Amino acid sequence: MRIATWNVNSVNARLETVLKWFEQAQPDVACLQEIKCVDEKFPAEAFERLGYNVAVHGQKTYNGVAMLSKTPLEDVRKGLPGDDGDDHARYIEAVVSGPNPVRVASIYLPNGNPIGTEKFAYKLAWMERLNAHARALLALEERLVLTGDYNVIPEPQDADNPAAWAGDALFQPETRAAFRALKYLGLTEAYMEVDGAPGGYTFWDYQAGAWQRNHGIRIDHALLSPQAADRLSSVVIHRDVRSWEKPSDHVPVVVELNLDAGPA
DNA sequence: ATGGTAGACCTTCTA
Repeated sequence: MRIATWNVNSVNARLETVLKWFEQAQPDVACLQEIKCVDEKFPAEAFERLGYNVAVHGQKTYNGVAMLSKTPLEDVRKGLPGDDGDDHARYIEAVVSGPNPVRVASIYLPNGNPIGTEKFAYKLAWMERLNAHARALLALEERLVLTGDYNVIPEPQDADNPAAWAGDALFQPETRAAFRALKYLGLTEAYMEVDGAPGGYTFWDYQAGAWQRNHGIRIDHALLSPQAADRLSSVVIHRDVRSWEKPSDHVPVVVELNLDAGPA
């Protein structure tokens, strides 16, 4: 089962590019972030034509997440628990049905810039809520994949020029510690497990020729429960998509699980 | 040291 994550930076502005990638990569499940539209404006029919079931948690102008799956999505949860006053659409979770079901979440973690403001406090609070929810999900002992745009540079080798990110919310000690705390719950970071090579970036800014100079960072991640990590076979960053016409500033990351390998 | 781009949408905000 191929499970993709991709921050598309507006699904409607990017639709042609996104559909082209879907036809090439044929993901079984795809988690999209920054769809930048309300549910009614999500181009569901275009994905349904490709054989996908659609679940959307949208928002006007900003944020918005979606999940697409070849098999029906069950037990859909919209919004991260823990703060009823949080109206950002940054989390959607569902069980991908089938003989070997997998619970999957599409995550758009707050950016948090600039540091020292309420935006950074919101980021850290959101990460604490994600930690609490992940704890609850891990107690289910299911195959679980928490994937998306984490807006976290975990380690210096995950940036082309770490010094340039020293004052950025994505690379603050508190941010990195909160990401490690998630992993300490018992989640496995897929990329580090099967590749882990420095320079595996997933984002290049639109500005200042970041792509041309390979000024990238690795901020799109997949965290796996033990039951899912046990089935992990590959992680592929679709780097070339950044060189396509009218690209997103993020590229897709695809995690493959071998669900038919034996008793689970 | 600064500014550079992209998207939604109404004018500036977010990233």
